[in-house]
Amino acid sequence: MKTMTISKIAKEAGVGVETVRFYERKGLVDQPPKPSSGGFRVYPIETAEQIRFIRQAQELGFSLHEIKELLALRTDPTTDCADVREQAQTKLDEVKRKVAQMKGIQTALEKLIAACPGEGALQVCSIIDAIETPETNRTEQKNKEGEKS
Amino acid sequence: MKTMTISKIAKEAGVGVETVRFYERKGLVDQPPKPSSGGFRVYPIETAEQIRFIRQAQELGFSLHEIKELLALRTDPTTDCADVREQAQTKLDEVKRKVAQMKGIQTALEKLIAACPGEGALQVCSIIDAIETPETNRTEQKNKEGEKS
DNA sequence: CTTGACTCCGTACTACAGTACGGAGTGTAT
DNA sequence: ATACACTCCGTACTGTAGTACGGAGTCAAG
Repeated sequence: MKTMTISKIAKEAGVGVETVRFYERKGLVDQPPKPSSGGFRVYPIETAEQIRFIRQAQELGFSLHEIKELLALRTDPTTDCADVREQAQTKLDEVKRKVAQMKGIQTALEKLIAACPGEGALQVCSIIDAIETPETNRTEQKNKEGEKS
Repeated sequence: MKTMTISKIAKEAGVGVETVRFYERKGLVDQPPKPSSGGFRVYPIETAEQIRFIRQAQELGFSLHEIKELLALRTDPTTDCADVREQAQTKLDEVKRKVAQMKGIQTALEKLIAACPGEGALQVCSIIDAIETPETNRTEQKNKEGEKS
């Protein structure tokens, strides 16, 4: 394995060089120091792993900010376990909430598809209507309005 | 029912006036013409319905662009139900995949918390490993590099 | 008939997540 | 030893989804 330059890492991780730099700027990945001997920065392979993790987590609906926190849990052997544990618990709650939400969406979509005849004119297609009049997922409704008609 | 002005519509739909205008600019809702007699635009109540549809669809994970397409399908009498169904199915697949991965993270966090004795230093948190190694999603790997080691 | 609330419209700004650019420095293959 | 590819770094630009602002016009109540 050759000296891992930023472009090698980027390729390994399936992102562009600029994206790697962007994550560095955002503090999501460490920027290795420039060799005192001069020349280009040398990256540990783990950086590529880490970037893949970031992309995965993003797809799961985590923001870069949240991912940073997630990564902090890992990069924190110095802190007392209790702290890490607490953060992990917070994240866990968050994740559970997200899973629940996702499942709600999944169910909603499944219902829509099941109710759809599969072909025919849109008049009878229930998907649109179902989204329009969703009795099924009246989960949150921020109606703080006072009927000021 | 009073003359529906933009703020009434916005309130009806649970969004801000600026958001209604934004959707108008984006072509997601029609802007009614200014009355020839002068004065303010009068909105049909359906506009509020439509905006609620937009927000619902957003919660289902559709982007405004996708929603615009959905809306176009709806107003196109030649649309076959299957078209709509297909889009929903695509989203469903996406959501299902995400739920599965999310659960991976959930498990990882649960393990981490369980493994944490409550205090003391923490060696390893394999949150990264939790989604880093899933055989399930080695889907795209744009390795067109020719082993340029 | 004046005041205050609301409309209209354009422009500008925000946050997020990148992507692109350009010039100077550096590494390496031929 | 020179060309070419790549790095480094800052700045600027992109797209998405809004949110805010400010001035001019309009409406409705007192």
